[in-house]
Amino acid sequence: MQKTKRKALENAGWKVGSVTDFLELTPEESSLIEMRLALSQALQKQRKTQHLTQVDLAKRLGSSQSRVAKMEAADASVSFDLLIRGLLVAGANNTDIARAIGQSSK
Amino acid sequence: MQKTKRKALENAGWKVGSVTDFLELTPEESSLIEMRLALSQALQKQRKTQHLTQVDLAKRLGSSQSRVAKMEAADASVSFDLLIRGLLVAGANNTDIARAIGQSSK
DNA sequence: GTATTTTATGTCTAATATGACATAAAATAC
DNA sequence: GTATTTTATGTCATATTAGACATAAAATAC
Repeated sequence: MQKTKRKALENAGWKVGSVTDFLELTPEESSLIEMRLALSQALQKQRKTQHLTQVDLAKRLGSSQSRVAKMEAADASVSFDLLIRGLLVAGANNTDIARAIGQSSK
Repeated sequence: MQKTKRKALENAGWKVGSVTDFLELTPEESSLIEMRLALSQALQKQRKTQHLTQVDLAKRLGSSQSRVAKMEAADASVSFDLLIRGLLVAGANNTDIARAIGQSSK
């Protein structure tokens, strides 16, 4: 696991303090966390390439800037549903989303 | 859109009675629904290739048979999170999930 | 056929996710 | 530098989702 990825997870409040901590996670749990991280990163990237602020994206989503921030931080209070909706309103398509999830295993 | 897909959606309670109904959906809404449908179908397929009953899968998920049925029916009360967790405990991996989502645009 | 297993549907309460708001922190412009 | 914009974090009420249960319906075995 990459250092950058690890830091992002720690900041988001996931239990990833150390590699041994990670071993307490079931494969399913790790997969889920990694997918969420991949989607949150894809979201930020997509938003930026579209030159949108978090406020802009929030408006499109019918949500708030703070929630968009949490989405991009892969906060534990953010669901897959919201991440995917975020990506879609940011202009991503199914293929983009599939690609992001595919990336999550690397 | 394929007939089989359409029927599956109607049965799940989505507003897909006709093509014009579909036109009332935003692109985001259609994408979301199609992705969910793709995942629910992938779930059933995966469960069956593993020779698991809905009860078996429910046990692994810490859930109930009725909810698994709803997952496979792409019921509106089922989240992406639950579908993805279902796929994972049924033995699918990130790539499988990515592939299912990628299929959803076709 | 009918007994048995498996899947589907409806509904309820508890758990979780959400938008909103306040406010802090960081980044950018000037 | 500091004013302005953008992003981050914490909290709360409301809304949505989940597991559970009852029960019906379908499928499979015999």
